[in-house]
This record gives sequence, structure tokens and C-alpha cells, in this order.
Amino acid sequence: MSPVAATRWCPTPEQLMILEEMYRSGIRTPNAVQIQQITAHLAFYGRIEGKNVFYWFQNHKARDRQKLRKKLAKQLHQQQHHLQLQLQHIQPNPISQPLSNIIDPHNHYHHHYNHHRPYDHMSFACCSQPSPICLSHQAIGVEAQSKVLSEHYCNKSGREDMLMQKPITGQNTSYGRDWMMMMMDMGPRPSYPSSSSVPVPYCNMMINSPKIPLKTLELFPISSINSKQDSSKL
Amino acid sequence: MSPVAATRWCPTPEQLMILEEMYRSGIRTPNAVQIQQITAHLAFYGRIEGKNVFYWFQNHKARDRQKLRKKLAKQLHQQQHHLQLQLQHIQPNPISQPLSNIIDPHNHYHHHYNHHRPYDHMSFACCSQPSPICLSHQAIGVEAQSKVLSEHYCNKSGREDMLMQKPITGQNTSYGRDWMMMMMDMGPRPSYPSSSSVPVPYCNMMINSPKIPLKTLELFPISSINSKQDSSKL
DNA sequence: GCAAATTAATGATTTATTCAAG
DNA sequence: CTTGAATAAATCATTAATTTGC
Repeated sequence: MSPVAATRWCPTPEQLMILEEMYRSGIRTPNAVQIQQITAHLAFYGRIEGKNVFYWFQNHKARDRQKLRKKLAKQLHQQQHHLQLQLQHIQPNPISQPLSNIIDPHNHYHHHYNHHRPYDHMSFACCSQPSPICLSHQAIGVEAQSKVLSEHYCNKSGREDMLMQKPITGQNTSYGRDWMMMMMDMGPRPSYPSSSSVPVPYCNMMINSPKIPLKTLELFPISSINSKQDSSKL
Repeated sequence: MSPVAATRWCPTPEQLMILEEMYRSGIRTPNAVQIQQITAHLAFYGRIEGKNVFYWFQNHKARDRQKLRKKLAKQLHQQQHHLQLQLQHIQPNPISQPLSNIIDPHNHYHHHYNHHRPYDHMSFACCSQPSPICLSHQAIGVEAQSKVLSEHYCNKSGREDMLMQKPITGQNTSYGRDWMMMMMDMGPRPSYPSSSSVPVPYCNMMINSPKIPLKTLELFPISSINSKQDSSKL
């Protein structure tokens, strides 16, 4: 019953442009903090929520990958076709379909439990050289002298860090891709030792204080904490 | 770097028991409010966050379904085997595999874009008769006289409402399965008309006031607003 | 031109897979 | 081996494009 909206988010051209620029610059799965900041920025151009940003990246990434997949598949098909034609000159009865079952997008999941990311091998240069993003509202349209803020989004370490897939596989790594944690972490206070049955009324647990109001940080000072930026597995 | 925790949530027996009881009573995909309440309740028995509850239901549902799938598949295989054996008494060369390709869990997605939920037809009696859940902390172990709070969780309308899949396909339906909206809706204030370029510094947008501290509601007064409870499609 | 009818895009959700802690 | 956590894929549902008959 809200006055307006109540329908799905429809990105304004500016919002879309910025989002695409961010994507192009290498952002794939922004974490909670990043989403918050991006949202705050884009809110300047129109209605938008954090989930919109989240979904946008999710979808864009997926559909990008899908597009690529389709393209590669087509290529393979052609290659294969040529190969078969060539082989027919040699032996009369060629192997029916030798390659087609490997990366045919129309045959998803031949591998049922193959325990490997399906498309890891299809990663491509998505974070080549971050193109400058202009986000300062004072400089709209002056893209030429944009502040190259994208550097803050894109994982600075272009390759090195990407290689150590698991940063010790332990705690440390403060947070990275913890948006849901952040989103849902409005639950009860820190909590209790564990199954120590202290008779405390649960009702008083939920009045959780503002929990750090999450004020806007500088201008995208993402300290590149999450060395697990997506380009490592796209 | 938090003092304790830093490891994944490990449900206490009590928490687990309650969660399973809730699941048994028909809860499948609790919405934001429900998650909050459940979390608040379970926090009494030990450390727990909203996301834990969320994930638990997610996983439990998935694995339940998976188990069932496997079971049915096995049944089918046997049936089929028997059938073939019987048929072999009649004709020497039976139809190779007539049924196996229909519900074989090892052949996911034959249908590539069939636009129908894969396992809708496998729904089963998950919400038969909600077994009573005991959540009042005063009555632990006295399950016999539990307050049947589960009624509040399970979508009261056992069938009727389920049929009208889309409640007018419009606004109204305040919210239902909006947990992410709620989780992520800590973004900027309500927002702006739309692309009206008012020069306002974005920096001041994020100091969003507590945004309704989300105090604990009554004792699970879920007003069954979301008529889209999961039992309709599990 | 233009409004109903189709179709293509894409925002929003749900489900399936995968990873890895214990 | 079980299961909490996280991500990717599939799917649904609107909205925007585009086509079509007038």
C-alpha cells in the first residue's frame, strides 16, 4: 500500500551506466559494504535498494557467463563440424560425436557429481584493466577526467592474490562476501555460552541497539579486504 | 578477529530439536519476520544468528527433497527392473529403457527450458497435521501439553488459498518471502522521484537512522500474511 | 500512426551444486 | 559422512521492445 513503487526496480539510464561500468571494471559479487556504498551512490539517480544492486550483479554475471557459454558452444560446434568433414575424407565411418558432449550448453550436467565448478575453465579477461568510473556527482558528464574510483572496487592485486584460492582456509580474512551475514545479522545480541540454561526471557533480546549505524565510509575506500574477488572463479 | 565464535554455527540439541519440529510442522521457507522470531527463540539455547536459521531451512528442505528423490528413483528402478523381467517372458527384445528417463535423479535436466518446476510432482505430505511444537521456555520437556504454537507458523489455510497462486498479481499482499528485502533494505532513505538531478551530497544519505529498531513482536503472532507458504510447491 | 499481441530482456526467487568444517 | 555456508543455475514474473493488423 505504499504510495508509489510497489513494482520491481527499474534502473535509470544513469544507474545502469554506472553499474555496467563497475561490472566492466571487474566487480562481480560485491560484498555487503560494497553493496551499501554502491546503493548509496546510485540512490542519487533514483529509487534503489541494496537488493537491487545485489540482484543486478548476480544476474549480470550469470547472463554474461551464459552468453559466453553459448558463444563458445557454437564455436565448438562449428569446429567440430569442420573436423568431421575433414575426417570424412580419410575414413568412411567417423566417430559419431566425439567432442559434442564436452561443452554443449544444451546438455547441462552430464557430470552429475563431478565436484568441480562447471565453468571454471571458461574464465576470461574480465578484469583486464579497470576502466575509470565516474561517480562523483559533481562531475556528471565529465567522464574524461573521471577520478578512476574503480580502482577501489576492483581487487587491486590483479593476479597474485587470485592464485592463493584459500587464504589459509581459516578464520582471519575478516569478511568477504559476507553480505548475507550483514543483512541478516540483526538477530539477538552476541549470545550465550552454549546451552547453559539461564532462565532469561527471550523477549528482551531483540531490542538490539542500532548496531553501528553503518555510516557512509569515505569515497569507496574498500580496503580490498576480501582477496576473494570473483574474477578468480568467474 | 572476534573473541570467540569465528567458526560455523553448531546447533545445540535443543535448537536442532525445535528446528526439526518446526520443519515437521510445515515450515519450509520462513520469511524475514519468522526468521527473526525463530532466531530470537533459539538464541535462548545458544549462539545463533538469523542466517543460521535461514540456511538451516534451506539445507534441510533441499536435503529432504534429495533424499526423497533418491528413494523414489530407487523404487522406480526396481519397479522397472521387475517390469522388464516380466516382459522378457513375453517378448525377447523389450523396450530398452522406457521409464528410466522420467524421474531418474542422475539425469537432471533433460528438459532444458521446459518452464516447469522439476519436482513439483513429487510433493508429499509434509504438512499433514502439524505436530505441536514446544517453545515456551517454561515448558521444556513437557511436550505433552505444549501450546501448539506451530499453528502460527504453518499456513492456516490448508488448501484453499494455495490454489490461487497469484493473489491478483498486484501490489497488496504486503509482504511474503521478503526476507531479503528486509535484510538488505538498510539502504538509503526512501529515495528520489527519479533522475531528478538534485545536487545533494550522497555522503549524508547513509547515516540512516535505526530504521525501526525491530523490536520483538509478541509471541509469534505471524498473521499468516504470506499466503505463499512453501507447502504449496514443495 | 497505434493499440493489441508477441517476443525479448531482465528484475526477483527458488533450487541445485559445491565447498569444507567437524 | 553429515551438514553449515556460499555460489551458480534455473525459473518465474514483469516490463520494454517489437511486430502485426487495422
